[in-house]
Amino acid sequence: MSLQVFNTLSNKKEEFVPIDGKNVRMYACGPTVYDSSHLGHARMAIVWDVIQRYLRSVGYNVTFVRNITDVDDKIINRAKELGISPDQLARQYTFEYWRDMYALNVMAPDFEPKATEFIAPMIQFVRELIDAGHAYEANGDVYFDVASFNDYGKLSKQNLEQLQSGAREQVRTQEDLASIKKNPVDFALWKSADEGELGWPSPWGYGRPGWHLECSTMIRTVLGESIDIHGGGEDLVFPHHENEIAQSESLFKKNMAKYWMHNSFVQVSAEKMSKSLGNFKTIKSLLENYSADTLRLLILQTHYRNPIDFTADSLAAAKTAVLRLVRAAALDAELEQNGDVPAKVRDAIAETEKQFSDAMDNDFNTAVAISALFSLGDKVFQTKDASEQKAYAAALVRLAKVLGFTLADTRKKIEPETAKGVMDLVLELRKNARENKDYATSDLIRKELAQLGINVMDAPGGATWEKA
RNA sequence: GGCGGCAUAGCCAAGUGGUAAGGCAGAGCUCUGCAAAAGCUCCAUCCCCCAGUUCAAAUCUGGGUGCCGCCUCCA
Repeated sequence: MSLQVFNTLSNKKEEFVPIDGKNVRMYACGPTVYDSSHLGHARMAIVWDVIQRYLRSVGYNVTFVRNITDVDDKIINRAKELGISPDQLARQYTFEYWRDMYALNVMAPDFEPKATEFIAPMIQFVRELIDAGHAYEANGDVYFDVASFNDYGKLSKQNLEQLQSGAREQVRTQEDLASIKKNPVDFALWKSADEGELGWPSPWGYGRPGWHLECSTMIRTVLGESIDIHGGGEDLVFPHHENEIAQSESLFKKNMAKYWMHNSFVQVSAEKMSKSLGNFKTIKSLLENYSADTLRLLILQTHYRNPIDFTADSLAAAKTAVLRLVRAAALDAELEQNGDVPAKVRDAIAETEKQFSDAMDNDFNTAVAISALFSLGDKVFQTKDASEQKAYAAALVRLAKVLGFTLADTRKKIEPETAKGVMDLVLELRKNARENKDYATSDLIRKELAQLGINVMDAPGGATWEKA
């Protein structure tokens, strides 16, 4: 079965055929770095991580670009609140984002452009749009002339009339803009800024680039005028991606992306998890109690285009489930392979691998792919023969890796608090031995502990210990 | 108002024309000094409701009901 992907543009699954043979160019809209990332951002990152991992695993040469938006009103406002500069704030949250991504075992993108590094190409892009008659300057701002682009609305399935009637309602709150723009749906390519505010000089005066512009510009610069996959969260369909299409396609006269893919949201109590609603769990806080694998399983057990309703129960369920996979996978490292793997085992593995790839080929059906992982886990424990167990466990690890699971065995890693409890217990047992005049045992305990690098010191008030 | 999506067991969640994957929770048994792990077995006559198409529908069509997202920053 060939790979099928759901294309937002056509609203149906299509066979995946890259523009350039085995080379796949993909771009995902990354974060605006003005605050900590939450589970919703983790979902987006993990979904795209899995997509690119799978494409690589089936032999594509993937170039994956994920940008960082570090110029934005939200950044500026937040920085003002905190009394620091916007670029300082952006850098701080960029670092935090990287830390979160690393902790989640999300692969680094091949390129990670930042908006601030693309000011000059963005200005150039705007200039070209003006020259081509698709944009106009007004009071130091530059707007995209939506009416000049016939395909406007093709991604979000809206037509211009509908948007205009909708836009008129909102325009009441921004009447100053209504007088400047030719059309209420026209969007800013360049926004003038006051001196002292974050901004750059441009042919139209001091100002900042519009949000949509950076992605069009980065894609053009880094990947080219037409790419294979462009994606992001479903809320980006309109207006963000629609506007990117308008910018890029009106200028280049070719499809910006062949496949548009959008992931659904994480909800809390059937409501969207978002920064504006304040009902979010940060990645950082979740990772304090749950492993990266647990969060990944929670996310990938739901198909990427369906919403996930986040609950404490589902998180706990994922944690238990991961533990089972970890136990099975651990046997890969623990066991030895003796001789050839029997044909029936090889066949069983091949069959499961086929189930896995069939599921992934079906628009990245990770939920079904994961069931293949559990099926391998079952086989590991159902088999008595160590060599066969090893073969199944190795297959499990291999497939799990395609989905980005580490299956890291942390079962023996104990926290300092727990270690302290264990030492208390050991010293209690030693104390009992001493009280029974069983000095052989008490001396043995002290000697063994010393070899482990722990010194036990008897004192009138009882024994204490410290790391040597 | 416009556009789009969702409704499957106690919970999470696949399936989208051929007779209900998987995970969690639960029950029984095996193993076992106890416990945990592991194994075996069981756990939706039925997929929001109604009507229709079909030999056959959770899956298609029409009509309801409920919920959600986008149209304004948002992954």
